[in-house]
Amino acid sequence: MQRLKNEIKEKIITISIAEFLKKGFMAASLRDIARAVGISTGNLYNYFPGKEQLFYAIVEDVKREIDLIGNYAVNRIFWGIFDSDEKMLQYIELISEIHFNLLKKYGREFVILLECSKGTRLQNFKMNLISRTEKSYFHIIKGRGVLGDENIRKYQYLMHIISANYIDGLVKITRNYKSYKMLKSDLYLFNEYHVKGMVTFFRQIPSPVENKLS
Amino acid sequence: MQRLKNEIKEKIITISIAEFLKKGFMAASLRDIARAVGISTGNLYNYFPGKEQLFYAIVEDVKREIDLIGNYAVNRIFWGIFDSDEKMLQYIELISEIHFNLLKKYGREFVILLECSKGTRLQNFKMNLISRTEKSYFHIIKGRGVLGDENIRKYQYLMHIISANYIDGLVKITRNYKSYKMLKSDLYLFNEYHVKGMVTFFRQIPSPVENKLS
Amino acid sequence: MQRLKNEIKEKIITISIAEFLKKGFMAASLRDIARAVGISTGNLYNYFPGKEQLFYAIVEDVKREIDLIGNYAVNRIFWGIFDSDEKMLQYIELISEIHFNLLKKYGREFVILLECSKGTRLQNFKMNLISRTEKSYFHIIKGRGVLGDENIRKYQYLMHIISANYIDGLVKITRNYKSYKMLKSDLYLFNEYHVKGMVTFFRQIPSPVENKLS
Amino acid sequence: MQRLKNEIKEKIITISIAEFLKKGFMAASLRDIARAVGISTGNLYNYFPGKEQLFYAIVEDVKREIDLIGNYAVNRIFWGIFDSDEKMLQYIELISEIHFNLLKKYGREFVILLECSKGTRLQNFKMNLISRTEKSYFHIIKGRGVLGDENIRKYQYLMHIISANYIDGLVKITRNYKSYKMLKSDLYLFNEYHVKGMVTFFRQIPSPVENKLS
DNA sequence: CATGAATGAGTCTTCATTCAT
DNA sequence: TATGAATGAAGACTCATTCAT
Repeated sequence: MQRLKNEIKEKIITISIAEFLKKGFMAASLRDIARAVGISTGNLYNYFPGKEQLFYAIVEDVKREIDLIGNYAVNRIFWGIFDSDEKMLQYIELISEIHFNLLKKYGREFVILLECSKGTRLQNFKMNLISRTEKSYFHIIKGRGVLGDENIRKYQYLMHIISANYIDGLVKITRNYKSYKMLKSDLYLFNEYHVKGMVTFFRQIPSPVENKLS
Repeated sequence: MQRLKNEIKEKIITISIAEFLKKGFMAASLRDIARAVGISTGNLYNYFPGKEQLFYAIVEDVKREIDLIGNYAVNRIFWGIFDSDEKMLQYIELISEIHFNLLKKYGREFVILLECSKGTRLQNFKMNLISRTEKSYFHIIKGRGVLGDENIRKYQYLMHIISANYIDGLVKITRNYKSYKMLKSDLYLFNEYHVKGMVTFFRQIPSPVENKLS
Repeated sequence: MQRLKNEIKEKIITISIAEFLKKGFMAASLRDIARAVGISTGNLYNYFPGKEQLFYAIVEDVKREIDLIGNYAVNRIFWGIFDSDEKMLQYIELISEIHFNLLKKYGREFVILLECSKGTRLQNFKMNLISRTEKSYFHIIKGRGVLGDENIRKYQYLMHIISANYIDGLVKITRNYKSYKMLKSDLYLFNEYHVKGMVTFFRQIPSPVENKLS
Repeated sequence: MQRLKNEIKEKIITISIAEFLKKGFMAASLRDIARAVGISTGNLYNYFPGKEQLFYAIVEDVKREIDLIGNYAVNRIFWGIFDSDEKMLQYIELISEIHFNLLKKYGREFVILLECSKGTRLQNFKMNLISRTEKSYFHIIKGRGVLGDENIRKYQYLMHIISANYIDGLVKITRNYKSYKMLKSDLYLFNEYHVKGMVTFFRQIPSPVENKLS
């Protein structure tokens, strides 16, 4: 009995993942999911007390992991990306590895949590994640002391957009990858693009040599 | 009971824009819109023949403009961004100006068209726009002849992600700006980030002529 | 002003006739009619106080004429159709002529009244017309005294069905005719079929005097 | 609250039959049906996936049977109706029997299929049935070779009307019968009327040479 | 006369959830 | 556990009719 139950529970999860990915939380229908699983609508409620809880069940693991990464030791290296190209490359390598491990395991759940959660208590998760990322980035840049006070808002907002871009890129790569090798390679390249981009961009920020913004 | 037709028509548009922005096309409900406008659901159909047509009415102008920009003279300069920093800065300036003019006028409509059109005939518009952008970008980079054949897919895909990032950035900036000044400044900075990022990144791609980061 | 009014009134009638014929009373929509006429829905109510009254306006003339024919002198000849072939042919000729004149003038209205009136106060008109026809037919046949008492219901009901057939035939011919010549010819043939059919059929009913088929 | 599924399903069918008969497919309302059954509108969709499918469920059996009869052995005898009175009577008997068996079982469904299907995929079924019947009739009559070429259209159209009359007669008898005995007797008489009518009518078509059925 | 905005009830249909069995 | 019948509210949309202008 217990064996059977888990089998079904996992099938529900699997099929729900597909449905949420395809249609998003609101447009996905429990009826269709139950039908695809091969059980009755009523029975679905023996496994999950409701639509939203089913969503959380799918998404809670990846959410936990992401929250963990937030506090991660990565930061140690991160703070050094401006110091030398070696540190920068080291960071790119490290962050790519971390993302690879996360997304290899929780790719679809990650996408669902970030892109298909409208209508859910977690619909702000992406926003929060972006904020956290943005803060890290901005912190280090501000720390370099090259930003004039009057431009702080401007650059902070830029970091916000770039952080959002960064997250969106991860999502996009995750949605489309065909093999782990491809996933790894694409993640690396993408991280390379953004980290190098940031470093070069903020190295040349107003400094002894005067630059002007239009 | 009888107010001026235009007054109400505009109120419908205004409120629909807010609803579509908040909930997306599918989840937005004509009932709620009508209630918010203060008219009966039936009456709404005296102004727009259906939900989808209401959507198009909101979005058609910005769509037309975007399609126009696609064929724009910008391209002339665009092709030179790798040639000199002057050309690059010129391009940044130009593209920022164009986006500013478009989004100052059609900001919310732009966001709706790109982000809230699922369920609509135009749901692929964003994808197509990204593809167009991606193709432009990739064309010029490939033209530089520095990409080894074995890496073409990788870089093409990177350009795809970056193009998506680029579009998403525009959307995000448009969603949040508080004043035209802020909009202009944010657009410029964002364009600067991405164009410079691309140029530096692809300058240093392993190639006969050795390039350096920064 | 008065001139204008009639022009529109007639256009409403003409287009309503087409709509009622195509869709029937219930499914026809005043909105569509008004649109086709080129006036506003509201204005339609200046000409006719409602959907049903519009229907009556179309149909009242033909209804009156039909009610008149019911009491017509035809009956004199009709009663003789069993007496001689001359009388029978005379009747066929006469009745065809009468129908021709009626339907030439009121063909579409006739069809609407009989076939497209469901939902209307006149929805029973066809039934009543059939009943009247049936009674005439049955009267003369019963008058011949050849029906055994025990079969009366049976033959009365047959006359009912045949009367319905007869009416339906008129409707069908009217719906489809392409020219007056064709209308006349088809009506004659159809009357010939039914009158001859009835005469032969009831001549041979088992009776004191033995009758033969043909 | 939970009654047996079949009990309700049959109640739905029964009441739908009554509604379709009374109002036709389009004007019949699922709300009214559900209310009459004593269930919620939503629940109706647990039994039938839609209005049209409910219609088909009612009508599919009789449709199948009718299509079968079309290819039936009756035709053998049919072709002989002009040869001798015995063959003619035999045919009347046979065809009455067949109709009796069909309509005893599927009377109301037959009427619905033929008369209440406007708005349905099967709305042309009656027309097609008439065409088939008409073709059979006309074939045999033309085969007798007594029709002058110039009259072919006229007689063909007459056969069309008579076929329609024939079908309509069946419908009418079916709508009204009170007992199987009455149904049988009325069908026989009606068939007798039409077959004899046709035979006499086309025997006496003016023709120089006496013709035989090929 | 004419307009067309406005209404309210009605159309079919879908859905998450509950509950008797 | 499992079923699937049942519900009620919501979805988009239509329509005859009224009425201020």
